[in-house]
Amino acid sequence: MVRAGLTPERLTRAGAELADEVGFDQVTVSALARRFDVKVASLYSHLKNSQDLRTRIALFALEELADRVAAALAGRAGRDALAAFADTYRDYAREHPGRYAATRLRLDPETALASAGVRHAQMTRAILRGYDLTEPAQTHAVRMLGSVFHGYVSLEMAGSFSHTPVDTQESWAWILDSLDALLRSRPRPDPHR
Amino acid sequence: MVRAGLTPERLTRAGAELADEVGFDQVTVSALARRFDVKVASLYSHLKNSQDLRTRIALFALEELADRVAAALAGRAGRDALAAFADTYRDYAREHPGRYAATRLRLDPETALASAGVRHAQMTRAILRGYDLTEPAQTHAVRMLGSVFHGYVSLEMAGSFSHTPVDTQESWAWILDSLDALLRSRPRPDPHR
DNA sequence: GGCATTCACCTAATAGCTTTAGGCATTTGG
DNA sequence: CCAAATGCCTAAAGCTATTAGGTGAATGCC
Repeated sequence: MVRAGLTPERLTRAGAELADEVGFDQVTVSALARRFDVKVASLYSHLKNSQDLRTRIALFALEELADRVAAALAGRAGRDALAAFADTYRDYAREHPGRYAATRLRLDPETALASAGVRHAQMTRAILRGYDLTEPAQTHAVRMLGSVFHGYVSLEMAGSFSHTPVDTQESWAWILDSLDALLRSRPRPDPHR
Repeated sequence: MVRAGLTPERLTRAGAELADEVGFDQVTVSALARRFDVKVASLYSHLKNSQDLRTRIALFALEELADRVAAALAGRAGRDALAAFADTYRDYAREHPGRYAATRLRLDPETALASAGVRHAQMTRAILRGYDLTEPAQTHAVRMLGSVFHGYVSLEMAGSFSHTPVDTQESWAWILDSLDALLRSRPRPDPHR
């Protein structure tokens, strides 16, 4: 009996690839077993269960994306940093749709705290360092940036923009310009609401 | 044999309620049958299959949300309209998380064209009428607004904002103010990229 | 009113995914 | 070199999806 050499790590990686090929929600323990040419039950020595697999893929993708963002951000500030951050996100989603979808998996609080999600938040804040915002505006801005980037990528992936002939690359650039202008405009006062 | 009185409409509505209770991806033909105290196979006279059920729920939710947005938008313009639109979206997601998730279901192009998604796009454009943008900026702005609103709602629902003590209502208002200011700032030139 | 048809729901059966229990063979380490 | 640990397997139960074919109730036509 030739051993397949299964490990949680290899399974996670293969799961990520599978996610990119068939979609994150089609990632199944069975499909993964097939891919290793191994019986389904064998995977349960390495994975707690199906949810565990999905969580591992999510954590893996969060790490990978955080690494890319960190690399892209190195040595940049201001609009440059903003664009680098945003483009990295978008490119990752296009290149690895399944993994990107995985990063949206809802993690339980402790897992989330131990995940690279924390780095993502830190890096988003780091971008704003170039814009001179004070709390709580900085937090508002972090949330806005996260919303725009995630929202755009997610709508673009879902094909929501394909009904209008305007180039999505152009819209992306326009949006980045807008955000940059907005953030540069001033340390804005609190809303009057 | 007492008939349960199943119809596609009742099933869809019950499916939407089920989605709000257990999450859209937990909506299953079996669970729905249980809810009507009927055997699973019976539903297949009214639904093509599981995907059909999900699609119907998505279309239902899109209609419902579009109706609410239309009502909220009536007689408003400018920042008022912007806030009405955004708040309706956000409130709907909070009130009906499962249905909101359903609106994100990827529809095939023809179904999408026949759906209330079209009204959503039209209404987003209508908001911008108060801001004097010309094409292609208007399309860029439509995409940005869609991204921010969807992104914010989706991140907020996922709990991504709950790690920071800043009130999400405050961030929401700040973001609306920012978008309003941005759109009012001018018919912006095309990006230089 | 009686009969045929349609309709609404049912039973039965197949197939796939998930998960647990228990078994045998291979590897490892004292 | 033998014992324990490890890696993968078979078996089995439970749930979901889906199809085929049956039965009784409601409907419509003469």
